[in-house]
Amino acid sequence: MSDIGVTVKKSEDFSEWYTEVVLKSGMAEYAPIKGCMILREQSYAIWEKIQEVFNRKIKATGHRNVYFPMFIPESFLKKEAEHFEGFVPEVAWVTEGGSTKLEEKLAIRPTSETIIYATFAKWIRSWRDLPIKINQWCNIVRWETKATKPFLRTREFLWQEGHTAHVTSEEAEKEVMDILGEYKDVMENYLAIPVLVGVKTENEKFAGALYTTTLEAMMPDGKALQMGTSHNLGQNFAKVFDIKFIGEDEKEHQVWQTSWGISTRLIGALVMVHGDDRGLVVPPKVAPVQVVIVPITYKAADSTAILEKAKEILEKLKAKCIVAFLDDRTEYTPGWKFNEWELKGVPVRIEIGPRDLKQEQVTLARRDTYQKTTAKMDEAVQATEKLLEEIQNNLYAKAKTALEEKTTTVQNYDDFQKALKNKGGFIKAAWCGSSECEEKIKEETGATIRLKPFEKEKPVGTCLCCGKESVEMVYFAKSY
RNA sequence: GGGGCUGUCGGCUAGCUUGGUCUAGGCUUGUAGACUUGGGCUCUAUAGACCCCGGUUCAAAUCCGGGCAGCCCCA
Repeated sequence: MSDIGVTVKKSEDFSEWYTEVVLKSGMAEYAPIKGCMILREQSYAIWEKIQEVFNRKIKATGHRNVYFPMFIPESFLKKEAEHFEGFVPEVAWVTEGGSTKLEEKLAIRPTSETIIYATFAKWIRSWRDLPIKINQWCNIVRWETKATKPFLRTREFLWQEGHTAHVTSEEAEKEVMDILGEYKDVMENYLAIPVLVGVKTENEKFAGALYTTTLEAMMPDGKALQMGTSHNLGQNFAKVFDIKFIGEDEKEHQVWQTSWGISTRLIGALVMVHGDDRGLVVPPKVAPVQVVIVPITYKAADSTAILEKAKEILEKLKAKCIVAFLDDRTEYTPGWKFNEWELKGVPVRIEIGPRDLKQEQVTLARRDTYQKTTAKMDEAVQATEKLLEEIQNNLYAKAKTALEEKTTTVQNYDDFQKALKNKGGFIKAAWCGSSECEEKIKEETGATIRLKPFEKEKPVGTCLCCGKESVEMVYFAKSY
């Protein structure tokens, strides 16, 4: 075993495993700037898949894509006080252009609410201009000072940010929930990552929002990962940016707004959740290559016939819109190729060798279980389609089980600390609703309230921390 | 926010404690060729490195300081 592949087990050294998989599978490369990374072909292709899926969804519901500048004047950022306080610690500033010092320094967008809403104020005059529903795919910068990790925490990352303005509060509320539903679909049905959905606490909400809804996933090391957020901004920004319109009632009103985003962080989650000791495992629906065909040719055997068959199957797969790749490189042995494609996480491998040719069959190997089966040559495409679907479902099912196994319900602080220490994961407990208790638990254990679930349960017992009457069950976890 | 560890060919590493035969060794990879091909074959030839800046010294990969970058732990 050389060092080409992953050298540690996922279960033994998770952190090292993650780094190796991300680098060796061709997903990412460290950039020469601290906390910055290069998204390589493998990961960018997955990002494009996510874009494709999400674009289709939001366009179907009347959203349109735009692009705003990456520079935000300081005065804009300062307008909404809570927003500014929340973001200023990690804003990167441009203070010079060429050799001239700028009169007003420019923030490199940590998020675009302010510059977009300053523009909304110009666009919106009457209720007939509403709703406005726009989205942009862009990079953003948040100047992390330490603890960076590829995909999960980098100073620059890619995301989409949606911004909407509505006539009524109800409409904005609906938008927040609709988007949350679309996010859930992307995560569960495409990335095969189950998520919990709910509302953030006051402490954890987006700076400047009325409330923040969130989707949270569980990683194999017991830490939660925020996968996406959808905010109801209420009229907070409308007030400071003076976004008003004449309503049907001929009176002046302020708009109700939402904003929402998912980022390349999702790719990190995908690596962590599905990867194994051999490397990446990419769910078929977002796999840049879904099927790789490895011909096994011997000098003695009829390699021409084998290659012809391989090409024939390749064409048939393509006709069915399956992304397939024929690895006919002669400089590597089949065994070498098997390992390489497994490292890269391709869901299905089709092998065609002399034995298969003789029996008019192909050998199918699935990435998630390593199981090998054979299929008759003329049923190969059908069998592949079925296998891709099975893998997609199996990955989700496995992740779902893992999530459930990593969720504990506790009734007192002692059990809480034990559970957190022994296995991590989500810990469901009763909470009184006070920020003081939330803060105290965070300081003492490092765990935060990840969400207040939409699916309300009767609180069991009193508040975990203060012992006073509890108002609801919430999910705690350590998080990335 | 606090603490700790690390940096040598593309990758993994030896050398560092005790400065000097280091003209920096090995494995892997790259390139060319031969041979092989159903799970990372084998052989031959060839290419390739002391993170950066400064200091100590006759002499620095090795010691010291700073910077840059990566990693881990704690809150």
